[in-house]
Amino acid sequence: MAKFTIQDVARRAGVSVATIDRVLNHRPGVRAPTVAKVEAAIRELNYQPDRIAARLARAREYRFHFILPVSTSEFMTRIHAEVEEAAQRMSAERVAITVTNVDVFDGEALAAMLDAITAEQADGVALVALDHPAVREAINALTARGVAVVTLVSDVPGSKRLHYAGIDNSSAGRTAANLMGRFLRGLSGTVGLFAGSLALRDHIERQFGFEQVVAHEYPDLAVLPVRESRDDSARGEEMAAQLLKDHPDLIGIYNVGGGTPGIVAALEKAGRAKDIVFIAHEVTDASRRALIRGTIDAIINQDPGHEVRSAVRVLMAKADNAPVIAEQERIRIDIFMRDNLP
Amino acid sequence: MAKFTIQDVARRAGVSVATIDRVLNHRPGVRAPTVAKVEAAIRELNYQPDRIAARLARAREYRFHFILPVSTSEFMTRIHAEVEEAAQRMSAERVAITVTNVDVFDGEALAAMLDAITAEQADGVALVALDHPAVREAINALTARGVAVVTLVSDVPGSKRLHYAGIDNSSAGRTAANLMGRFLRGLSGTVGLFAGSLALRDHIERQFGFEQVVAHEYPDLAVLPVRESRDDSARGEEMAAQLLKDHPDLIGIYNVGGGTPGIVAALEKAGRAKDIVFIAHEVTDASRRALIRGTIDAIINQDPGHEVRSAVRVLMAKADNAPVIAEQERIRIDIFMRDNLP
DNA sequence: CTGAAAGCGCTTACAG
DNA sequence: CTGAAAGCGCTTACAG
Repeated sequence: MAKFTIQDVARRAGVSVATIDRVLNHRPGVRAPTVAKVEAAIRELNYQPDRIAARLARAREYRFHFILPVSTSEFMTRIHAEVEEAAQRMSAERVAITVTNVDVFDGEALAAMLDAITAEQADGVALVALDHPAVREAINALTARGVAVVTLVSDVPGSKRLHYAGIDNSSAGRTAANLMGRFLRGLSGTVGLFAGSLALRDHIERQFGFEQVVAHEYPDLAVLPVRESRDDSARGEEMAAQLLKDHPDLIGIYNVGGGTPGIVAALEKAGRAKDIVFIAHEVTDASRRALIRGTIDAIINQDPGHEVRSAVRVLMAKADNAPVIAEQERIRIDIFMRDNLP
Repeated sequence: MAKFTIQDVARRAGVSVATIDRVLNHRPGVRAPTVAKVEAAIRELNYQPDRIAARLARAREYRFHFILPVSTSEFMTRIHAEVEEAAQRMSAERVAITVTNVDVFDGEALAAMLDAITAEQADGVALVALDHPAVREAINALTARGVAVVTLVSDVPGSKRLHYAGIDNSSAGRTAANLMGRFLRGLSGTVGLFAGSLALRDHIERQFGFEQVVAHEYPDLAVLPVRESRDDSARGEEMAAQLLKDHPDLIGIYNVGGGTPGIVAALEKAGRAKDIVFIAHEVTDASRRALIRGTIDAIINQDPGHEVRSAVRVLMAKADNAPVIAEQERIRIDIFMRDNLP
C-alpha cells in the first residue's frame, strides 16, 4: 500500500493542503460540503497523516506539569527522580516538564493548585492524587478547561481524568494475601498489618484486599488490627518490636506502606527474621537487600519508571491526538522474590 | 537552556550546515581540523540534534526483518501476533516490518537465512535465535555487514548481537524453585519436571536454575529426571498421567516448556489438581483459566508484547543513532498468581 | 470560508 | 573536502 501525503489528498479533493489540514485536525471554519469532499478523499486513499512531519511543523513545545507530594518515602523520591530523568530526556524532543511539590494530605491545597492551571500554561497535568471531593472537582474543571489530566500512583476514580498510571491496589493486597497464605502453608497463627496512613486510598485498598482474601481463604490466619506507621521507619521499628512482644504466635507481617526498614530491623534484632513471613511493598535499596538476606519474603512492586514514562506518553499522545497502546500503559503488579529482582 | 539548531552550530563553527551534518553523523570526508571546529561548537552550545526533524528529512523507510519459528506453541503464536500488530502500528511511522518463518531446530537453515540478508535489504533483524555455532557465525557476519541484530526470546550469548530482548531463563528457573519450595513448606516428596525440548537453551537454563535451587535450599524435595514433552499437550497429558501413577509421593510439577494444558488435564482427571503444586510458564488463555481454577499455582511469564515492542525500539534507536532507555528495555520475569493477572 | 507561501530543523544530491 | 539549495510532509500566519 503506497503512502499518500497531504498533497495527494488535496489534489484528489480539489482543495488546498491548508483545508485538508483543517478538517484533519478538526479546526473550525470549513463548510460542510468541503468537509465531506475532503473526508471522502481521505477515505479513498486511506490516507494516514505523518505524525513526525506534524510534530516538526507544529514546532511548539509540549508543556506538562507534574504535581508530586513532597517526597517522604523512598518510593516518592524515586518518582521524583524518574520525573527529572524524563524531563531531561524529553527536552530533546521539545517537551518541557515542570514539577511542583505539594503536601500529600492537603486536598484543598492540591485543588487550589489545579484550579490555578490554565490551558495556556500547560497541555497536560500529571498528579499523585488524593481522593478528596475538592480534588475531584478541580480535576473535572481542569479537564473541562481543555487540559489533559493523568493521575499517577494514586487515583481519583470518580473523576474525569484521562488516564490513571498506577496499579490496582486492591488486587495488590489480594496478591499479598495469597503469597502470605501459601508461604504459611500448614501453620496457624496471627498476622500483623501495617499501613502508612489510613487517609491514603491506596493503603486502605491494599489492606482491604488483603483482609478479604485471608478471611475467606486462609482461616488458620488471624489478621490483627492495622497499625499506622506514618511511613516512618523509627516508628515502624517500635511498633513491630511491640507487636512481636505482644503476640508470641505471630507468623506473618504485611506492610502496605513505607517504613519497611524499621520493621526489618525489629525482626532481625528479635532474631525472628527467618521464621516470620514478611511481605512488603516497593523495591528500594533497603528492601532489596532485606529480600536477599531473607528477612523480607516477597516484595509487591509498582515500577516508578514505567509509571512516569507512561504518564508522559499518554499526555503526549493526547496532545498529538494520537492513539496509545493500551497494553503498554498497563502498570503491572510485580511480585519480586530473590531471583527475579531487577 | 535555549534550544540551538544546526544553523546556530554552523554559524558558530564558521562552516555550512552540511558539514555539521557530516560530523554529527560520522559521515566521511571532513578534514580533521574542521571536525575539531565543529565539535567545539557543538560542545559550546550543548547542541542536541532534533530527532524528529532528522527522521523527516531522511524520508526513508526503516526496514526490519523478523525471523520467527513456525508457531508451534501458543506463546509463539502470541509473538507472531505482536509482530503483526507492531508492523501495522509502525507502518504509519515509515517502518516496514517483514516476517519470515523458519524451523526452530534447524540451525543451518537459520544461518543460511541470515547470510542472505544484506544491508541494502534491511536496517535491522530480530530473530528468535538458536544457540548453534553456524547461527553465531551468521549473526556476527550480519552485524559486520552493518545490519543491527536483536535476539528475541532466545539468545546467542557469545555473539555480537546488539541486544537481547528476553528474560534470563536461569533466574526464571530459580524463581520457580523458590516458589515451589515456599508453597510446599513443611512437606517432603518428589517433584516432576517437564521440558519442551532439551535442545532449546532457554528450557535447559530454566531446568538447571530450578534444580540448583531445589538441591541447595529445599532438601526435602526430590526432583525427578526431566521429561521431554516436545511442547505437545497430548504428550504432556500422557506423561503427567504416567508420572502421577509412578510416584504416589508426587507433590509438585514444574513445566519449563509448552504443553501445559495437557498437564492440567492430567492433574484434574486424577483429582490431584488441588494438592499438587504446579508451576508453569507463560500466560495463555488456557493457563490463565487453570491458574484461576487453582490447578496451576503460579505462572512465570515473559511479556511478548513488551519483547516485540522492545526489539523494534532498539532497532529504531540504532537506525537513528539514538540512545535507548535501558530500564525500559529490560524484560521482567513476571510472577502471576490469581489476583495480579493482567 | 479557502488558498499561496513560508517555515519547522534536519538530510540529500549536486557542484565546485 | 565543503557549500548552496531543494526537499521531507506537515502547520501557520496572512491574504483575500
